[in-house]
Amino acid sequence: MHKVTKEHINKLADYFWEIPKSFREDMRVPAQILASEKILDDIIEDRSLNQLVNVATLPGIRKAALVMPDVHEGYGFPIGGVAATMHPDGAISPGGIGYDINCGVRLLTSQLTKDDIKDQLEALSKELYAQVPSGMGKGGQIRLSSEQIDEVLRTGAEWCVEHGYASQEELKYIESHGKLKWADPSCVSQMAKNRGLDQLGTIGSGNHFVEVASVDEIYDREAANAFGLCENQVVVMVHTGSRGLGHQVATDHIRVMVSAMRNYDIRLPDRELACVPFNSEEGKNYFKAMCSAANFAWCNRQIISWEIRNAWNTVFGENGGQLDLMYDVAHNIAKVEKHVIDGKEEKVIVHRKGATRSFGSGFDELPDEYIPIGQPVIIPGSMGTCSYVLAGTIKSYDLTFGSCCHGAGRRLSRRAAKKQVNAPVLKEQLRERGIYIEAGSFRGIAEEAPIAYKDVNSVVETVNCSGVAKKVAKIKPLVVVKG
DNA sequence: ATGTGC
Repeated sequence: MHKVTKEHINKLADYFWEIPKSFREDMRVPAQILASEKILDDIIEDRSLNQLVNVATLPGIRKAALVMPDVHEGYGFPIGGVAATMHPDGAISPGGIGYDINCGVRLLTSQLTKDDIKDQLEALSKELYAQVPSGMGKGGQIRLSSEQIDEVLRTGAEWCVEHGYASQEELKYIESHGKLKWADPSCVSQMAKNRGLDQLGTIGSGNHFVEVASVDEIYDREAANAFGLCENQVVVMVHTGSRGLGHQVATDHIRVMVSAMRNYDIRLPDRELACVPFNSEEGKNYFKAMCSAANFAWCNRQIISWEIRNAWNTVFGENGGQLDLMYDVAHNIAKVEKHVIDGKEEKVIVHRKGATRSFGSGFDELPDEYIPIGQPVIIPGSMGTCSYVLAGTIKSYDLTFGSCCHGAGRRLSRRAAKKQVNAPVLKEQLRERGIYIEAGSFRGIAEEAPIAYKDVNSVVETVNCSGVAKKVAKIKPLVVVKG
């Protein structure tokens, strides 16, 4: 199979490119790329665009297989990919969602400014590290019974309201209100449940983190006001997912699908794209399990917020004010949504893997004050660089099935990063720039070094200029806690 | 991403 090169790519518009269906005879739809010229030059080097072409062969795929500017290689599908398949008989593919089901980001807003907390950054970093368990395989303080894990899987963030970890009010500041109703714990294996029993309220490792940051620049005053953001304000960002439970759900169902595929006469260029029809027995079981794992992840991020609030109160006491949930987005998930294709509304299964939903104004799932603006889109940069808050747009429905990028996107493998980076030196350099890192291992710091990632500014510039989301605010890190 | 690798 031939590699994608620049000659195969047509320019459709500024920041928008296409590999036509004619590139390979097994493509069912074209492959489209959201990128600046420079980002396109970078990503053409690796296999991510070949993976994108593979995605374009999925049974029932509609309109186009897409990647966002933070694209990089992933399991089967590229990370930063979007694929919408026909409902109900098109494919559902766990590889199009990712092993970390409902990996996502939330942002909490405080009533403090960066000046208010400048002398307590070290204390805050230590307290957050103490209160929020992190690291591979790490458990937390909460031990669920087998009845309780089923409740968590069924009800997601709602479980937190009943158990004092959330207010009823804040649930509407979570994508899908923190619960997918198709969840069915009977489709989640005992092993997956066991792995989740003590993992609520833990961030894990890799690129997961808790970050305290301050608002550095506002681009859209009206949207910033609606989201509750202002200059120099301190905010807290959380990036994590469904931990070992979600990973086990993916593992279990990929195994089932790989062997079930032959019954549906599905042939694919890469076995990592394993999929079955959404309305098949295996497809329905996976979707119900995926929804359960997504609910677990929302519950997890909510309990982490409770831990952060406890740390906040310990460090700042009565001067700390409150931490309000601005929004919580998923970026590894599949959703059944309606989109207009060829002028007609269709129900599709939108796979977003390392891609954030970016629905525009008028979307009535949002809290009232966000409806005129569009949904918040939270884009973390790499460790020690800036991050962005954007707002979704109507235009994203036309271009990307209402989707946007999810981060800076890796440019170096973990291996390559470890070779190039001296973690203790990097930690010291960040400290000199006023950023306090608290991490369980130097390895994690090396793998997540800024050099291992694309420049988040140009990734965000791409989504902003192409119109799939609009910039609202930039935030700069003060404290980072990771595994 | 992940009780880290067919």
